[in-house]
Amino acid sequence: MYSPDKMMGSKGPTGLHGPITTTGACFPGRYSPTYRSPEPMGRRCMPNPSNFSFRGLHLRPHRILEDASIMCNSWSPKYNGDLFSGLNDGLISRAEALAAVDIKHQGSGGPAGLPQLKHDMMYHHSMGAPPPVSRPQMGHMDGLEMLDPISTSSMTTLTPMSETPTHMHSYGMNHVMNHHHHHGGPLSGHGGPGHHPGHHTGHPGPHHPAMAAAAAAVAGLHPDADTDPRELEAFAERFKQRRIKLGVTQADVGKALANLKLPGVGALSQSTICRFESLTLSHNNMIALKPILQAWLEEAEAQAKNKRRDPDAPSVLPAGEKKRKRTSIAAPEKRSLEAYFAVQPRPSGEKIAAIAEKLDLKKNVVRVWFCNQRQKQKRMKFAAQH
DNA sequence: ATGCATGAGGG
DNA sequence: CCTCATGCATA
Repeated sequence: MYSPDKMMGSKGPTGLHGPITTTGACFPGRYSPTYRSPEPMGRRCMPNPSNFSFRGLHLRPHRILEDASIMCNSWSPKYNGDLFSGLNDGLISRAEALAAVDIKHQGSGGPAGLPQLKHDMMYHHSMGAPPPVSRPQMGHMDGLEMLDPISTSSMTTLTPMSETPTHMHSYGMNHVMNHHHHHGGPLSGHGGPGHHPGHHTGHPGPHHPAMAAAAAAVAGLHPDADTDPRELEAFAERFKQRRIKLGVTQADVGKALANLKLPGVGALSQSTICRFESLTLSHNNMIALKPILQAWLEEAEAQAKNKRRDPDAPSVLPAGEKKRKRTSIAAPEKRSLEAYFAVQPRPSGEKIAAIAEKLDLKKNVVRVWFCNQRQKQKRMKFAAQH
């Protein structure tokens, strides 16, 4: 099943040195190789070929909670206290303390448990799942509690011409998903958005394959087969297996995709292929990608059978591109953010600013962190119920 | 494999 | 500003 067993990961070594560290130089978004235009894309994906590392399987060590006392977090010394109404050290500390307590109660210490749930377990306020977490009942934390929305491949060159006419629906994958984030939409059980005021806790929604299928059918979409989490999971595994057998890396697959010349389908990154295989994409995303990867797999195996190799053009790496910098949030700050998130997953801009100030992080960094955290939470929730 | 980031599309 | 798909950079 979608085992969200690895949602949280490593913390950088930099964690010990400062709140934030960055590498590389800043740069605008000018090179943006990300197009999501409905159209194909001449997206050139020329990333580092030396990037993957698949040894057997998921042997990744899970991070074990550092025991550093959260109460001892070092807040930015420069904070004065009342720049932001509604936030103050006391409240924040309490929020963190609560979160910390909850985390510890989750049995995070038990390596045998579900390490990945150490976080999402805290957020289940919108699900039927038993929220082990007590909503902080601090009666008057004006800011935080008031407004919660709820309360080397040889295969790099696939023949450009071939188009296995099999059955690859070629719909623009980039936009098959609904943009109405708040309704599950016809696309089936995309984990219920946590913010439905009065939602399904009591009745059956498209939570079961059958229900999803039905919903899909009603909506005019084909039933289960393609949307069933089981099927997706099975496919992802087969895909990986066969890919490895072909001796193709995730990055190779991504690039080769463009050679399939499927309408609306361009190259993808190693990241995306990896996420597909590990089921760490949204359900909708998985559904959209499946037919495409399936098409590639079939084509690749067909070519492998014909033993036709072909020297490809050595890709020239355009030297001198600016590197995007990647912020690294240190462990203590991250814990604080997680604590906030547990209390309020969707802080207002002002709160974000306040939090950023406290943690001595850029506001945008904090905002993005919350965005990413929400995406992550969503995936975990979905996975959890399947 | 995953953390932080970008950008399209929608409000 | 959000969500969502996706990518670069990096552990």
